[in-house]
Amino acid sequence: MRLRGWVNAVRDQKRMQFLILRDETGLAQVVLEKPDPPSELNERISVLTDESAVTLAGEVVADERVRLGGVEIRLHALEVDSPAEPELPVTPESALDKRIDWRYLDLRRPDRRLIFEVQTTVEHAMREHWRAEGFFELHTPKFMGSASESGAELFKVEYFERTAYLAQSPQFYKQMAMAAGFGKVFEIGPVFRANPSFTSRHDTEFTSVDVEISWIDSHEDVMAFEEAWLAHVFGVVAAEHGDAIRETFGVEVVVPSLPFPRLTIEQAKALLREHGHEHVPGPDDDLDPPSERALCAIVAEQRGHEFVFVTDYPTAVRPFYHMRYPERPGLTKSFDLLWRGIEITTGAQREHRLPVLLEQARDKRVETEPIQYYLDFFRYGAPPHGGFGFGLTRLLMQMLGQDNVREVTFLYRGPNRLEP
RNA sequence: GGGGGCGUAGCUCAGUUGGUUAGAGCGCCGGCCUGUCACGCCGGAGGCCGCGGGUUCGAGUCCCGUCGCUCCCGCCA
Repeated sequence: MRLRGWVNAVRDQKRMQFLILRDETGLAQVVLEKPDPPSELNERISVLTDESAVTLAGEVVADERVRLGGVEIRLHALEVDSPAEPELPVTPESALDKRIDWRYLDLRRPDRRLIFEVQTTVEHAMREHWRAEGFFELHTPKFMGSASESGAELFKVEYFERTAYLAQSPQFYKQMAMAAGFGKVFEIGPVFRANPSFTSRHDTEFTSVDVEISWIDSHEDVMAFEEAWLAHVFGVVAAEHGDAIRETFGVEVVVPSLPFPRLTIEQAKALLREHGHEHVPGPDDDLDPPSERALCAIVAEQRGHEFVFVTDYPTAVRPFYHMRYPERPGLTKSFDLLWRGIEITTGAQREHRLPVLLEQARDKRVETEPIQYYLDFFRYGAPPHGGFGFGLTRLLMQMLGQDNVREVTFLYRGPNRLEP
């Protein structure tokens, strides 16, 4: 049989040569006897370097002496497709930054490979659920003519004679799809944030999963969709990769029960105070990362659930387009979803009534002129709608017990990282 | 943007109160080895101790600056 892959190790002895070959499916032992004098094939094995790409032919033979599966390949022929230089610049123990410098070598490891197998399964399961629910897949532009929300966190790029901005969110465009009568939409795509963030969970370009749904009654409908969708995704991942994830990363993929726990942010802060959490943020403040971690720990303890929806954020920490409660105008019909201590989603019902939206824009001192095209969406009959943005890499990081989004990003982009 | 930590061999690290030729494991190169399987044994090469300045008889070690990386906070997904 013919095998193609990488040289994982060579054990070159006096009478016997062993070559451990690694391909996309795993490891296999290749064996060749070495007579005196050695054959030309023997010589070729003697000079093989680890990680060289090779094509070989041989006969598969069962042999109980072989610990690697009780099977080995008696070598007949070997071709070096591309030799690897001796002394690799990185090992699995190398620091993350150095491994990213040599990302393709790092990704040859089976455990790094599993990350992207899981990512593929996750995205496929997401699409399965969307398809079953009648969603449209959207591809919105990443060049924008004006700053959409804050402006401060946008990358400027030259665009012929003018300046364009890289989209930091498909927010406005997926809302346009609502005005277009698309009903339910999703997009998996890149977003760009010009924040100089130096943490384990931020990057300047990342894959965002966005959902928007029409004809909702409140943000509760959006949350109900999201939890059912995630339960499906987790069910598929647990079934397909649960064992491998446990063996490789030592973490359990727990399929969440429905409904997820829900707490208003006010209740969440009260709960934190009850449990003696220090530095609980004030009434107009968002939860800070230590509070989010503590809250998830409390919910896990009390309710046995890894997820928690936090709702009803004050307008001070939400954008102008989040719908407010008519009877409590200081609060928005919004939510975050926390999982295992970190924020993976922000969502809300959007304000679809133009006069109210304009009022809220004024209230938040948002300049309306550059976003006139957005405001126009609401002039000719916009359905009540809402949706959320979801961080794919944060999900994978938590799901696979990784301590940094860079581990689960094919090629990380950060404030000081544009290569490779 | 604010704060903490770290930069010593290809990789991961040790290096005492400042002291003479800067070490280990892995890897690499050479030799030996009857089936290895993290193969084993012997030998060898490999260092602008991130960079610049200062203190000192003497700096990997102390001080200042600088660059890089990293984590936390802010911002968010």
